[in-house]
Amino acid sequence: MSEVPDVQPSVSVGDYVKAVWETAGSGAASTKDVAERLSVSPASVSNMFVRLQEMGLVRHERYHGASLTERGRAEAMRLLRRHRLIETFLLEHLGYSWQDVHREAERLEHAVSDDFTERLAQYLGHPEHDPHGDPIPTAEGTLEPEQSKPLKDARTGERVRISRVAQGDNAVLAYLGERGLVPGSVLKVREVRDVDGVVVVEDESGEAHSLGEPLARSIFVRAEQVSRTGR
Amino acid sequence: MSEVPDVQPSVSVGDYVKAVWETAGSGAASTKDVAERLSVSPASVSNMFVRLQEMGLVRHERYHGASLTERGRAEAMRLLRRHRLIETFLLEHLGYSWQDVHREAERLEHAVSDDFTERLAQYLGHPEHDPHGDPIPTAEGTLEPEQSKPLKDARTGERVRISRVAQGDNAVLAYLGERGLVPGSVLKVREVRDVDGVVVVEDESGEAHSLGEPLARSIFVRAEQVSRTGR
DNA sequence: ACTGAAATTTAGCTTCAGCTAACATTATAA
DNA sequence: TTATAATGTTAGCTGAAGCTAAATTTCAGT
Repeated sequence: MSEVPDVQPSVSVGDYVKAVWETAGSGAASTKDVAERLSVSPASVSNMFVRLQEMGLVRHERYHGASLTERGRAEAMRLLRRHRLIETFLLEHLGYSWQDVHREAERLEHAVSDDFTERLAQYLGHPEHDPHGDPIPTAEGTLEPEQSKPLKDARTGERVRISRVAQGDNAVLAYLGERGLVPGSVLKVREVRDVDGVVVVEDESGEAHSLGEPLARSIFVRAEQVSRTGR
Repeated sequence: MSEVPDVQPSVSVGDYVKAVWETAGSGAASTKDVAERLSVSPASVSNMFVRLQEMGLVRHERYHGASLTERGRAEAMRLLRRHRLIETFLLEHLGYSWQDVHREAERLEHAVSDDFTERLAQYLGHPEHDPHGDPIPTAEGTLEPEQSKPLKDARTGERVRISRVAQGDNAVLAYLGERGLVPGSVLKVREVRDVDGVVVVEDESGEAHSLGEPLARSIFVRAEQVSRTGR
């Protein structure tokens, strides 16, 4: 099947806005970081920043990155809502694996209408969190503050639930998948070693895992309540 | 919501292939007809025909239209399968109205992967017909012969079920919708007048409707079995 | 404060899918 | 059969969104 490859879609305005939102912690997103996230040359990002500025989506100070305007933020929330609702559907109803879901959602979020999005939300029962536990912005653009943090910032003794793993390296995903370290699994933090950044965790079966600094940075967790609520 | 309009997607290779399939009854599709269907200039179609020929999707004889090659036909079936599966989902699960469904499916069918399509098919229980009663091509590209015909070709006395209404005129859709003449409704053909092309039908409540020639051409029906099977 | 490295921007080019206007061919109908 | 209408093609342009290479600005370490 699929003899004729679907034209690989070029990155759109929405992608840039989302990338700026994801990259700019609470400040400006750099040309380089956005370029990397979108797999595009820095020159292209530089060009796009001035276009986004004209559209009123970002504020751009030459040589100092771009940050979202209010309109830009609203647009980012709109896309994030789509994305997380679609991910929810793919995981819960179509049986997607956790590795594949992000890719497919990324493709779909450009095609669906707002009407589709709201109908999907209704179909899913207006979830407030996606299956990773990350909050879904409301239709009005309100986003509950993200409660996840990198595993390396966890405290010894804390019980945490993996909410997501930074995408990127497929080998890493496979490695973690094999060990059952996937979103949703609950871990107890045994040790956070400042000296080398290694984090030692214990999974639900009592098995211990030693995770080097790069891994401990890629794994995002939320503190796990003893009684689960708000899902 | 939706402050930033999503870039209106330009027509892709797939659209052309589908348009050729839809317009070429069993022969060649004309430049003009394809242009109309895609809302694009004849010149653009002319250009695209040579590109499609290079890609091996159509055979194109200058000044005499284009017809699909085997590869082209397979590609059209792949898209038609996507389209009808998506329509089924939108109608049956998201509560889309019959007017809106085609539009949304058209947007989505460009974004979804084959993987998504097959997972959706499974989710829907591998339907062989869409909610209009039109056959869904198999994953291998086999299409059951279409059983619908324009209402104007119905025979007096025949019982038929509306399978679809040619899209295009929104006023027509509204007019028919008001009278309950929507896909799925069953009609009895009272009279087909050759002289002026008017068709008189009777709906399930016994109400009679007189439909002029343009309408009788736009409404597609399938002969209705007394015992419904194969859905 | 200076210098080299890193990041950013600009200039100029490419491809895609569209367009209009001009030209060519085919079809119709007197 | 021949003129006119309809249809189809070509030429040349536009606007996205990308790229590389060259120029500019900022940053970091001596």
